[in-house]
Amino acid sequence: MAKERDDTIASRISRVLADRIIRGELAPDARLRQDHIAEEFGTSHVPVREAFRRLEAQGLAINLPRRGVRVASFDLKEVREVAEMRAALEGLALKHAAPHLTSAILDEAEQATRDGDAAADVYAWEEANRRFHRLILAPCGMARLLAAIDDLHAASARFLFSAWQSGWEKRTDHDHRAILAALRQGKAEEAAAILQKHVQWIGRAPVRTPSGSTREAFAIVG
Amino acid sequence: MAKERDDTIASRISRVLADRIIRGELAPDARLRQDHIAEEFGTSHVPVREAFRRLEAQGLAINLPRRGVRVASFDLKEVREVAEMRAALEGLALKHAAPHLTSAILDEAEQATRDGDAAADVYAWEEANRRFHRLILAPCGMARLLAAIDDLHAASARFLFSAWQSGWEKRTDHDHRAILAALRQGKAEEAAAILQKHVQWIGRAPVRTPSGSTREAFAIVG
DNA sequence: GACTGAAAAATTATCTATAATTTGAAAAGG
DNA sequence: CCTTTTCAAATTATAGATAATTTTTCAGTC
Repeated sequence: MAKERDDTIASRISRVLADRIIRGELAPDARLRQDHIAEEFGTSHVPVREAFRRLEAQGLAINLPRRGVRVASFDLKEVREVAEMRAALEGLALKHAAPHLTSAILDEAEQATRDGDAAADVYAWEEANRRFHRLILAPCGMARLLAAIDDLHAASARFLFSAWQSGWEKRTDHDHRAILAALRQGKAEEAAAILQKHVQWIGRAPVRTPSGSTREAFAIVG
Repeated sequence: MAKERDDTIASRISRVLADRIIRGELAPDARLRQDHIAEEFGTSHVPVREAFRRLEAQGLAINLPRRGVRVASFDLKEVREVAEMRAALEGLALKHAAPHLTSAILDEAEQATRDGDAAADVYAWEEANRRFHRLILAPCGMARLLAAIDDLHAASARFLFSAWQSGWEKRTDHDHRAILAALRQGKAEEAAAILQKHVQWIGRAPVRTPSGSTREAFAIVG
């Protein structure tokens, strides 16, 4: 039986909570009450507190000592910030990954692009998009860089799900195809340049506010 | 009385341990035993475990479930990785900070450069160097970006202290002065380009190994 | 003498209990 | 009626206790 011993309760809790925050099930500024969560997971609050420290480090929650932990809020400024950080770091990663890319990997990445184009909802699209980026970047073999990029993708996904609560429309991702074409021709610098533009593309979507009116929401769509 | 209520025991412990790891008082792979540390700080091990999660996120420690926490080890590859990440992120930060830089800030940064040149040991140099970088980058106002850069500076400092255990020699930092000159002339792109080269400069130093022989160590010197 | 394996010691992960602080609601006053 | 004060309930932060696991020790064997 696959004993899940590489997994502490704390890490499991932090993964589940991160997922809820990203999907918007836990709204910005919502309080995370440690013994409520402990009760839900059937544990004491000690591992819950450890999970909180992890979420804090990922930028998904903020801790106000003695006043509790809240889901981090965000604004357009932070969306832009994450987009620019992704551009800088993914560009770097791609330059290092390019020499190690095989046509098998590029084929997989093309499949991820097709999956994204065919995605019926925003969740499926995000999964395929993230898969594409990971496939072409992972061969850089830079663990710290990839971990930083993963955290930025989590933030990106949160912005995206917050903006596109509903009404996802299919579209063909020309950027991904241009990146793959450049990589197949060995033009790493060109591919990196397209990627950097690509991840800075910020889309707009109308969102219904709790009060019933609509406002515009912004998210990274690459 | 300055009540230190914004400070949990966990955050204090994580700061002290981070400092020890950075200064090399805790060697790579050294075990961090939770109740030994708890006893030292006169606390229970609960806040110690929370501090561990923070150190993990900063890349200063690694956790092997049920087997304890160890000081993260590192190699030349990671030194290069951190240098490249710093180049990418500090370049980005400087482009955004440039429009907000005042001559007062640049004067302070010049003082930091002089302090670095005059530093008698590697610890004083590192402090002045970090101060220089923070001064010219902080006005970008991008909290997440600055936090990421801070963590990279912590890693850089660790590499540096590990390589230059002794034998620091004073030198004049021409890069810092060139960056300031470019910024004073409003040439932000040029300043960013120099900065990006600057932080990728990896120095070499002979280090005595525990066995008595010498090997070369590498560190970021910018 | 090196290797194996069982028992002991140390250590981690978690739970239960307690003290301290904050939040929220009800009562008192302007 | 709104503001302030007071007090109870909820919540956080930490301590102390316990179970489970790993590491170390040390004797026995090849």
